Amino acid sequence: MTKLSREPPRPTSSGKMTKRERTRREILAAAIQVMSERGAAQAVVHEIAVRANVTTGTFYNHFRGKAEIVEAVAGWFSVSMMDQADEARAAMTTGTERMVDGCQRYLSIARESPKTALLVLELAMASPTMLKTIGEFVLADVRLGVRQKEFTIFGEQAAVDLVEGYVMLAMRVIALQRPPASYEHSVVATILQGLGVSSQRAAALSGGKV
Amino acid sequence: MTKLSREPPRPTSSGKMTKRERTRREILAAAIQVMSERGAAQAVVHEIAVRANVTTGTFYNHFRGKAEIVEAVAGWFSVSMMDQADEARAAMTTGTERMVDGCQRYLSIARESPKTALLVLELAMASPTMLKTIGEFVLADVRLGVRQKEFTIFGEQAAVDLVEGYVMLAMRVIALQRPPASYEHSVVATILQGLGVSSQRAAALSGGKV
Amino acid sequence: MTKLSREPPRPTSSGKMTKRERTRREILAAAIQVMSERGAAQAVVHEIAVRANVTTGTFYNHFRGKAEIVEAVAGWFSVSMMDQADEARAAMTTGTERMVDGCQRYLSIARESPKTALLVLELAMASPTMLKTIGEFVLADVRLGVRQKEFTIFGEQAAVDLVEGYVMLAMRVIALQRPPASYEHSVVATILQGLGVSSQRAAALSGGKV
Amino acid sequence: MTKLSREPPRPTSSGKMTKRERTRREILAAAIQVMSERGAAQAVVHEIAVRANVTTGTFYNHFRGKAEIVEAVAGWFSVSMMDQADEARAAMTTGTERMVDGCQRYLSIARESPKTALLVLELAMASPTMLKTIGEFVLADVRLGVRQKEFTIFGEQAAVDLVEGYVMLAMRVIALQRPPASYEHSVVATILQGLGVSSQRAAALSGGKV
DNA sequence: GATGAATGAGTTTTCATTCAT
DNA sequence: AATGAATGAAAACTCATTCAT
Repeated sequence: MTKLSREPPRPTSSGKMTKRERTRREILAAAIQVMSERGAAQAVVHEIAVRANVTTGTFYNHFRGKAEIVEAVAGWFSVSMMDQADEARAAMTTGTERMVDGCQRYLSIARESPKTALLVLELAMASPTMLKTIGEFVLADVRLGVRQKEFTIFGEQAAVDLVEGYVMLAMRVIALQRPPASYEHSVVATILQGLGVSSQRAAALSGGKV
Repeated sequence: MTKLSREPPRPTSSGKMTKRERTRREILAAAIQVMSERGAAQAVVHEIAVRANVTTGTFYNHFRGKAEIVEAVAGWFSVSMMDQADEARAAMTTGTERMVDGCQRYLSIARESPKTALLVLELAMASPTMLKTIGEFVLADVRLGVRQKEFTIFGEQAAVDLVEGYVMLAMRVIALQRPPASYEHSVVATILQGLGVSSQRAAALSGGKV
Repeated sequence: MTKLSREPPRPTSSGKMTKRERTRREILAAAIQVMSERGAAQAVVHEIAVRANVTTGTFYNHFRGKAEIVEAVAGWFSVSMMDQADEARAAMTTGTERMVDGCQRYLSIARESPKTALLVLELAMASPTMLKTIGEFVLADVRLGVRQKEFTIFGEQAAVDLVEGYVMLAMRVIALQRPPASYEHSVVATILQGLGVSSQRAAALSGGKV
Repeated sequence: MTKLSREPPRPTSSGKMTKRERTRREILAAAIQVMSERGAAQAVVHEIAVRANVTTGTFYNHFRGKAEIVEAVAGWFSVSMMDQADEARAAMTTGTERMVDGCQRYLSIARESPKTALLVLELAMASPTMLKTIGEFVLADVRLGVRQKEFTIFGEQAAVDLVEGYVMLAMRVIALQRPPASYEHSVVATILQGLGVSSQRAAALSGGKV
């Protein structure tokens, strides 16, 4: 379902890219690959360069250092995951609906690409930006749900953190332990319940038997 | 409130310790210190040894390598945090009560010793054991609450992961962003609600205004 | 007093410069800037190019490599410092007078532009040309003074080296330690004495109380 | 005459050295070798280590980095050159005599070991300590000469800088241009004259025909 | 002549681990 | 059991220089 395209795509407008831009993308793609395999902390600049068919020197022409490529990868994931979501969610009008969709998207990354999911988790812990970016989307949905009287919460930050913290651990569990598919539904139902949705509605809306 | 004893003593039964055992403890204590300051990944074996007043050689007489000391520290935290909790919680008989207490303990570590909290989080992500150990305690409380009809959950694993994942992120937020003290209460209330406790009861039981 | 013009202009005869020549000057000017800031050894070709508003490629169209730009900067300083001196010194007829003026000029560079002075010193040590060029001027003054029976020396090379060696260290001292202004006078008087001028005359001619 | 022993000797008291101390000396000796060949700035840590029959790791166990070994070499030269001088000069009682001896020592290093001399010069420019250390000895002799009414100077710092600056350039000239041996005498005579000794006495005391 | 992306060898530095004493 | 000197494999980063366009 949720698919994280393997390379950093989007020629934006459409057509041409400068050579510089093209190289940058190749390095970014290579970095995502290597980091998925070894983890961001263990990723070695030299290997990223080789994978991108480029020398280390070129790498440093495009990124100031390792920290910067990590940030870039984190940024790419933030944007890329949101972009895809945004299209599909244009039609969704209730906070609940959007929340369910958002959580499921993240959980299915873990189901479909465990390595990628673990990388996202590592990046989220390392780069402050990522959680913040995602948190803004979550917050929007939380507010929508509250306005629609579907959610009863004890503070916006606490609500957002519930979603982020829980989903992250659930992703980890899915990636590492491969629980049965029903796990995702239980998680979503639990989140809804945590946001003040009644048990029955939560179960019903979570999209599966729990 | 929750206090993490600074050194890892506990002569267990009571009496004497062999010299070997004593040295081991000193190394462990030093490791906790250094890791709290720099993080587990950045901790340098040599510095741990120096802090423990031993040589690197001695370090390797006691621990097979860095991975092992990290595991040891993780293990010590798991046990130590539970030990303290256990005493205080002997008198608590409802799942809700125990759950509230447990969560608050962890959150107050973050409030009182941010560095330590961040270390615990790092260890939890790195060492599979830690989450498992803690999870067992959480699971016990969850089951108790369910039996007592206080909790309505969508699966035991989902419930445990809610608690663990959420509390971990909340610890991070507390350690890094120092939100007002009411944050902890909101978190606890949200957890209870996620476990199926009614909004009113959750607010009341969480021990503060939310 | 002594002013080192900031940019390396001098259209020589007067009129037009080819674009090539103009670019070369801009690079040279940029090189002087960068080297003054970081020192010649630490100056980075890329930064020189950027400062000159050209690309590295262009840099290499004008200079064979880093060694050559260093030489060029050294050469520019040699010529530029002498040029200015020459005008002012046209009227000076005694060796002593000229010697005093020459030394003061160099010392005041250190007083007014410590960074520039340190660069000149670095270049003088690195590029054999510079000391030789300056040495010829010094030698002329020494010979003049000897012919006029004002100097009593023990060999021309020894006399020239006295002036060059001493002035260079004095420049360094001035640039780095900022001694009181009387230091320059003491230095000049000492040089004169070293060239055989009597103590009284040396003090009087050095242009200040010593 | 002046001989700079090739290795960093002096077991100080006499007998044993710890292994650590022995290794340190070997690294220091290797560093002196390599720096003499390539210059201090061009010396590569790895080569120093290899030359000392040690790995780079060991190098870094003994010196914090390249800057520190440069300082150590500078320090060794300062001490070593002074040590030798001190013995020989115990019997010298006049400032003039001591000054002549001191200058000749340095000049003969350049004559006998040009590479070493150039290294000393590089170190003197790079490490502030070296000139300061040597300057103290020079100052002592200057003061002695002044007290004995042999020197007439225009300030102590100016006098010391005359000696240091001039001798350094003379060393360079000797090392690079190999002038006839009489050059050294001319230099010494010029220095004495610069310190206020009469031309005749200067010539006589400088120890050779000038 | 200018561009500027790419090169890649070179250098410093770090640290977990070993092992002879 | 302890010592602590030595190891050596990594790894990040720099920068003078080249060359296709």
